[in-house]
Amino acid sequence: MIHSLSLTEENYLKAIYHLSNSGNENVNTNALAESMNTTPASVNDMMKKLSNKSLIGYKKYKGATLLPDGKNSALHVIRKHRLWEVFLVQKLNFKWDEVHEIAEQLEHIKSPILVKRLDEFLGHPTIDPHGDPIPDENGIVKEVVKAPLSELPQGSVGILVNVSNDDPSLLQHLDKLEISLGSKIRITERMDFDGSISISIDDHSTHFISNEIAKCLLITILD
Amino acid sequence: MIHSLSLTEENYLKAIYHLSNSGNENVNTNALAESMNTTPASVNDMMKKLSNKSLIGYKKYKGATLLPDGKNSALHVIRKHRLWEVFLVQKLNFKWDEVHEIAEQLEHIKSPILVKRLDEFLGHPTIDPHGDPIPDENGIVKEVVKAPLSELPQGSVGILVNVSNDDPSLLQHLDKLEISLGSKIRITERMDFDGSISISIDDHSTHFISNEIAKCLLITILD
DNA sequence: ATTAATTTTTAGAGTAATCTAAATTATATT
DNA sequence: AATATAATTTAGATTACTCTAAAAATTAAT
Repeated sequence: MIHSLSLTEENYLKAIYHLSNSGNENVNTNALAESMNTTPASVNDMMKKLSNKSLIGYKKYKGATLLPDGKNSALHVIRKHRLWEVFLVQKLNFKWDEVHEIAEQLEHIKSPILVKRLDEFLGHPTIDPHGDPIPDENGIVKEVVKAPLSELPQGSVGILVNVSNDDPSLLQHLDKLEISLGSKIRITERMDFDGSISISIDDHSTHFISNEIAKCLLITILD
Repeated sequence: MIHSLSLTEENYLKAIYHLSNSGNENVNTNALAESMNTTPASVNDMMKKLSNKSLIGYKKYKGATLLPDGKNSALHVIRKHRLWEVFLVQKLNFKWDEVHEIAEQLEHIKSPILVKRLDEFLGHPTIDPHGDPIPDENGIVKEVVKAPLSELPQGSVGILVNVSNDDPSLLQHLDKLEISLGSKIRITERMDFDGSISISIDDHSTHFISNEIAKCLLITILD
């Protein structure tokens, strides 16, 4: 790869990675424009550029896919993002809903030795504060099996490993209910009418949550 | 000022600050070009821009001076730079000569709350690993005095910030005495006869060193 | 299978930062 | 004070990224 990537290029690669991981193999121009808060025209320009650098595969009107070098770069940026999030939460006492914007900046710091030292300092964490896996130094991600709480039957028990929505009002609500990553959640009752459910948290407090919220809570199922 | 500064603008302001602190009040185009590794023409363009934003005072052929807003911005960037250097050395075990390049990147992260939390995490340090003062949150700098240990009176206390000699036998000797950069050194006794002195290191071990060695040890004076 | 709607691409232009080369102003020398 | 030297500024271009508006290709609908 030789040539170091610009901040913008890194952000495009990251967006392509996330979009192709959550749906279609080929990432289309409009989706990318929306996720990056820019115009389809700008996306198109960048697709040509990344394609010329062999970071993505791109055919006119057919969307983009990450090539090995591009995927590797994306994963390295994601690794840095998630390591910094762990730092911010564990060492600087940020809440898990406050760290994303700052990590978006820190992820672009270029220094392999810094990443290595940070990783050591944090004790080689494997998941970030949102429960997402941290790619290792070779870009290998250990995917976790997750399901939204909304899709599990009554009686299910599991660990909250991810909140698939960054909306601060949601995250703050969960904080108020004392629901956090690592919480043990049991579905005690399920309303078929609207999909709302009753859950117990860590075997003590009990709350009612809407189907919309349940959809955002990804659970690793126990038993 | 409202409008947030670009990375480049911040670097120019920082360079003007450093140059006007080490010599002439008015910083001239060529000096700035040299210190920023760019051309006088580029500097000239930026001077117009910063001048239009009332960050610097600038008259044709007369050089630049920082105006209050510009100085404040420069000091805030320098504060971040030095706080990150402390972090890198104290928490991530970098050597003091390895941190500059990384801090040059970290200093541009924009998040007031991050600076506040980092400062707390580090215990509100007042000098960086090179012995330079860290401006406070209002941009106030407590200037420090650096002097060779050989020139200080009995009773002086300070931090070792530089060793002005590369001779391996000196460095090995210092290693053996467990004197390293950042060590707190107190002059407990001074021999007028040959200029040799007795020092305590980090308030425990005590050693005798010659005037020749003392000349090589540059100290930031505390109190 | 045409037409309509959507998506994607091109064309042309703007902004920030940079450069080289030439022109201008200031300073130093005789 | 005139001239040589050095510093500074302007002019004109370049690169990276972005945009709007219009054209082209694809997909969906009748």
